[in-house]
Amino acid sequence: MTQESGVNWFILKTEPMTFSVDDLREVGTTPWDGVRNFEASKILRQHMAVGDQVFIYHSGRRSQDSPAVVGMGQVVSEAYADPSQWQQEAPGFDPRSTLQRPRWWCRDIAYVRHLGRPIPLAELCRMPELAATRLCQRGNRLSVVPIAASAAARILALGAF
DNA sequence: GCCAACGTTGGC
DNA sequence: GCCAACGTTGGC
Repeated sequence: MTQESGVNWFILKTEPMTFSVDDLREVGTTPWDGVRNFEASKILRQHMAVGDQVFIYHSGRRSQDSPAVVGMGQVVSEAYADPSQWQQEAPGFDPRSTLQRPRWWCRDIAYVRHLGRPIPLAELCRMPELAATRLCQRGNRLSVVPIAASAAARILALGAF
């Protein structure tokens, strides 16, 4: 990363029916596992670092709420092999993963706080700083989205009470 | 529920 | 290495 500030920012997508920001608050810290997209996994493994900040995003799938950024978290572990890739019962089971050569990675994410209000995708993407992010590109499926500090600042401004 | 867009797989 | 088929994502 070329930024001098040191702290990088990301948006982590999750389906609230499966795991919501409220769930994250309840458990405090969770392995952010189940990422099964090579690019997202690579970002998580190679571009994240302990101390980086993340926004929690609820995707709209199977939910009546509009998709929105709802809270903040923090990266609190180095990357490690996602155990669910070896669990036959898990949805993310991958028979091609070996112990010597894992295919998928995760990191522990700690709850920081809810935003003052959910910021809907439509509102986010009206902001020039965010319209340029992959979150706002049509058809985008990346579940770990790097964002610039300026974009993060915009979300924080919108999310203040 | 619909369906466009996407990433991955697998046949060739 | 190509690319069609497939399964999944995700906004609406």
